[in-house]
Amino acid sequence: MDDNLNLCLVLNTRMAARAITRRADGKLRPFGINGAQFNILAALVMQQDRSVTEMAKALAMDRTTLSRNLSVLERKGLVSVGPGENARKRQAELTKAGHKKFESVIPEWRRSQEELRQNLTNPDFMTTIAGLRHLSAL
Amino acid sequence: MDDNLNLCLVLNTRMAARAITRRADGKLRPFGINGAQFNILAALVMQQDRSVTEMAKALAMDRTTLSRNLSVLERKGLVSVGPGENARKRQAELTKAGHKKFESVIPEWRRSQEELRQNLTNPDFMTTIAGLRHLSAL
DNA sequence: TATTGACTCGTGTATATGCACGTATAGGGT
DNA sequence: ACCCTATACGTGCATATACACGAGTCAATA
Repeated sequence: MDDNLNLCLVLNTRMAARAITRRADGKLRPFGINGAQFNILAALVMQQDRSVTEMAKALAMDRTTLSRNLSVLERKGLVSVGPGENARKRQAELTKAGHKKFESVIPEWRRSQEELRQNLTNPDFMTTIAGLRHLSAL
Repeated sequence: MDDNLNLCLVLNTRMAARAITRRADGKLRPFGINGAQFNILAALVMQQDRSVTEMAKALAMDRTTLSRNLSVLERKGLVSVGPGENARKRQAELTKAGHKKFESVIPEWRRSQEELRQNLTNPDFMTTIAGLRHLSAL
């Protein structure tokens, strides 16, 4: 009916997410974590003192999703979730093993990121990132 | 450690996918389907005579994922999966109800798509799509 | 202080995603 | 006809995702 369905932003964004997630998961498999988990570790490295809800908002993620993802990382011994400022809030932080894991992955992350940067032209890397950020802010 | 973690393409792509998926799911809820399901219906409208594997490849999706997603649509009565050219291949096609559902959603899809097109500047809509397609092709 | 409304979180349920593994068929080459 | 490899598919498992619902907590105010 409508050929412009190929321009559907939902379709294209989800396809991109599947593709890059598969790629990342493959590269991370030897480390025992996946891309989603690496993203959470990175978020914790960059900012520790946030409640689960605040952290979820920063990741454009549902609160309950992050909560369960943190449980997985807790089971792996990479993250520790405890009480926050008051009795409601809960905070996550990296364990020593979590820090080590994260550091061990960084070189591979750098390689992968650089490879993507090289491959992206028209639009280039930064333009693509800008587009993704607009979408995240919906 | 590394502030450039904010430029992680995996993080940004996944965030975008979550955000736009939530948005689409919300708009589609009254219709009884979600964004992922709409994408599959659209793929079937545009090209019927493909095996599950071929269709999955076109959607940058794992074969088994598409297979299960088709089952959900089959249960909803929107899709019918049957044998293909030979005894191995299987093919999906829209049922009459599937066609009706798809047509009924198109106006809302148009509105939503147009709204996104308006909102996207720097980079604009087509540039963003181009970036997403590069990522999908990984 | 008691109450009310806003906030924070966990659990149940359904779907989406992909890998590992096994089964079945198709198409050659012997 | 027989095997062998490539192809196509389904199932089991683990994780990711989000909504609906309910429980516990905080803070303001009546």
